Amino acid sequence: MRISDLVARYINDIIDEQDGAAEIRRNELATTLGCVPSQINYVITSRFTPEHGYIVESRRGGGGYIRITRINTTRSGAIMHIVNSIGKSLDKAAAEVMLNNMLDRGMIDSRTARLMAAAMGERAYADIPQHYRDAVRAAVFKNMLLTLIE
Amino acid sequence: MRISDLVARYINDIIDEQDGAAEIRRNELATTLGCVPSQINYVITSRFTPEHGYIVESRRGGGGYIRITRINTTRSGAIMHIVNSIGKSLDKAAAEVMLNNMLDRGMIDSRTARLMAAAMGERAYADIPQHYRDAVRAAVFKNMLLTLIE
DNA sequence: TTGACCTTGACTTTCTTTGACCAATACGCT
DNA sequence: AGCGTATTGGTCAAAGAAAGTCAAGGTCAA
Repeated sequence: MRISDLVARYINDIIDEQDGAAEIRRNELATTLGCVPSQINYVITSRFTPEHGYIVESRRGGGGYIRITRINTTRSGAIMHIVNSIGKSLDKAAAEVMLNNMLDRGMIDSRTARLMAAAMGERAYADIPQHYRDAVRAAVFKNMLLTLIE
Repeated sequence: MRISDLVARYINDIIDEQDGAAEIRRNELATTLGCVPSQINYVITSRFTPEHGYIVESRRGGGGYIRITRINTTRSGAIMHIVNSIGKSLDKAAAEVMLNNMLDRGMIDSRTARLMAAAMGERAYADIPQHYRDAVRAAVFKNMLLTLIE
């Protein structure tokens, strides 16, 4: 495994955990991952460019940092908003309204919409008691939505 | 026996073993088979072309590789096969094995795999009684798989 | 014997790793 | 405030590690 991939993955993990932005300290990270500090710069310039959808800010000196932000904010934010709007329960019709909405807003493509709709379909929940269905549906839907935040 | 045939057979064996894709390192393979590295390129360009049903990706530099993937012409058939192999119940681990398998075989992309895996996650089923979980999971999984048949 | 296919190696291109040196910032001391 | 120093991150070029290309020559069956 390449060191650069390790670094990239590490940074990505932090970004995922922290809602779209990672703030690292170059030397510390280099030490943690056992590489030379400039390796961090290499990874950033080769994989966290604006073309790849990131903005990078940094600061030198004491308390310096490198902050990498994913510029998916509109989409991610919108998805998070939807996730948060879903309570403990979700019926099939409501899920479909949301999916259509997302499709209209270009947040997902039609294949993804179809896939997710399939996971919401009545047939999938036919074998469990009524009162569980909408709760599971809500949980499945949220889980899926969260993977769309990339 | 020609060297090129050896190389081709070697690669094919790996593809067979690994469900449709082989990732090799050119120099290493050349050494193993006792040929010159560019021989590998020759074999790939003459026998693992798109016309022959393969996709080849590669990367130079440290940690480089060549990945050869057999195009699955009977994707729908393969999916149906999987659908039929799923019974009334499916646990998370089994679902993930299947998804990884499909990913390896190029039947789905990683985004789709992630999305489907999310719908299989334990968290989604935490609020319903144990004995229902794997049944719903199986049903959801099948429903989703069916949308992949186009 | 000739044309298609195979083999080889020199040279090129791309990506990664490392280290020496540079630049900015904070902090403490006068 | 001004200065010196410690603490960070930034740059760049060289070396290393793969894979790609190409052309020259070899082999073999029709």
